[in-house]
Amino acid sequence: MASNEFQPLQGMSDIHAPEINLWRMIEERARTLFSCYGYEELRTPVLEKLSVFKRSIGDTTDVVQKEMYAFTDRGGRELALCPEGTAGTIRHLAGRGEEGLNARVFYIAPMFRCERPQAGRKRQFHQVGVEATGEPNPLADAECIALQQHLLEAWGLTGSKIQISTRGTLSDRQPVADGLRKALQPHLNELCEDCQRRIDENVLRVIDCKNEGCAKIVDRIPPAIEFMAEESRHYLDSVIHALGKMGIEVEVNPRLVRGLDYYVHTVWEITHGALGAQNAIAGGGRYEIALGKKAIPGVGFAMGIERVITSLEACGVTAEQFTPKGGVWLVSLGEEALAENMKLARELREKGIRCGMELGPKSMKAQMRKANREGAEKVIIRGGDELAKGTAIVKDMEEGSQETQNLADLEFRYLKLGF
RNA sequence: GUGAUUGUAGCUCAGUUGGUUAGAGCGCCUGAUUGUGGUUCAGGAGGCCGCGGGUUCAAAUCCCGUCUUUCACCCCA
Repeated sequence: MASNEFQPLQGMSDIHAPEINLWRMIEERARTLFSCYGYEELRTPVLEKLSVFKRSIGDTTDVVQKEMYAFTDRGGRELALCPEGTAGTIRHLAGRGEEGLNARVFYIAPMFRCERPQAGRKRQFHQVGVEATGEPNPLADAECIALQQHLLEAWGLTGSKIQISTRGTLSDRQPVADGLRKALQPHLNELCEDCQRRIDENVLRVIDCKNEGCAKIVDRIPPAIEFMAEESRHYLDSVIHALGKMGIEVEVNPRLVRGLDYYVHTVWEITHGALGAQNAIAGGGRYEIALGKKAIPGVGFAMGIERVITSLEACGVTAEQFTPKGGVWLVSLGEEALAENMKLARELREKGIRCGMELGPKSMKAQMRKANREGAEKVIIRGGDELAKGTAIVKDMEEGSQETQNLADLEFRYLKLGF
């Protein structure tokens, strides 16, 4: 730690024990649940053509313009490390023709964004996400949110909040932008510096500005949804209605803005109070991604694993709870016992019993200490006497009691141990 | 990219106005009669004081640079 010779790059970290056990729990439960909802796993390369992200996330978004690890490779190709999962997933599905237009896939993968690190923001971070393609249907959106909510439950996460809104259709965009600009115009010089710039570049960003002054003005003007077509508003209502049927509560937040270009209709965000300024553990929405002549419609979400972990820890869910422990520890006295225990260890492990032993000549005291540290439930001790008699001492570490047993007895080895 | 902030044993941290061999707690190792853990006691190992340069008789301590940590802006998961 002292020297940064051994440190990973800025904003990146090695994930190791004990935290890794929490990661494994998160991934395992996600895979199980996704399977219940009929999703198949998809693993796309972390490196893609730059154009894959430009065309789907949007050429002018911050993610593409200033956050990507983009570079030219030796062959002069423009490439980028994936900053999110949807673009690559849709690139893959588009290549599958008809099949890709009605698919359900999930991914658990590292993402890369070259930003200044901060609470809940790493340069390499990890997302678990899903994408379901198919004709726009509010029920698909509702099911997607339900799945996400289900997943949080499976992880043991409480205290999160779902906020939902709509971006309307592609044809709603111009009227919304015009409407908002017009409504904001009279207050132009009351807005913060950033918003004065944003009003032309990206009006929607004014809507979710954190500046108090801006927020007050935004509260006074009509919400973006007012400028949308009737059917767009109806779409959102249908989603909320379907969620209500499933007993899922969401908060409609007209000020919720999702930045990526591909979103249409329903957008949502899940936040958690344990997080810092970056308080969203997940985001999702319906999208339409144009690839060539085709536009692929779909709905999906992405959750930041690091942020989920921060939230879980606040809920009292810790890595320690998922750290493997228990099992058997073999204590060997003498070289011959060591060799015999290697054989026994193999047999136990074949039965799926967690089993460990010291491989070097250590004192019995040291071996017992280690057994205790490793959290072994039973210790099997063998030395010269036991080898000669074909027995072993089996000690229960919790009770402290021990007895000599006949090793030749298979029942003793695999059943009486109680594992 | 902007503005703050951090860096001393495996971990958490002390280290006075620059001044001999840089400390503590936890952890680790070894013992406390021959082959028995958790408690206790005794002993021990372990430090490019982030890195590079400068000031000084003397730098962990002051100055500059650099990397890194943490946090906020921005953006997003």
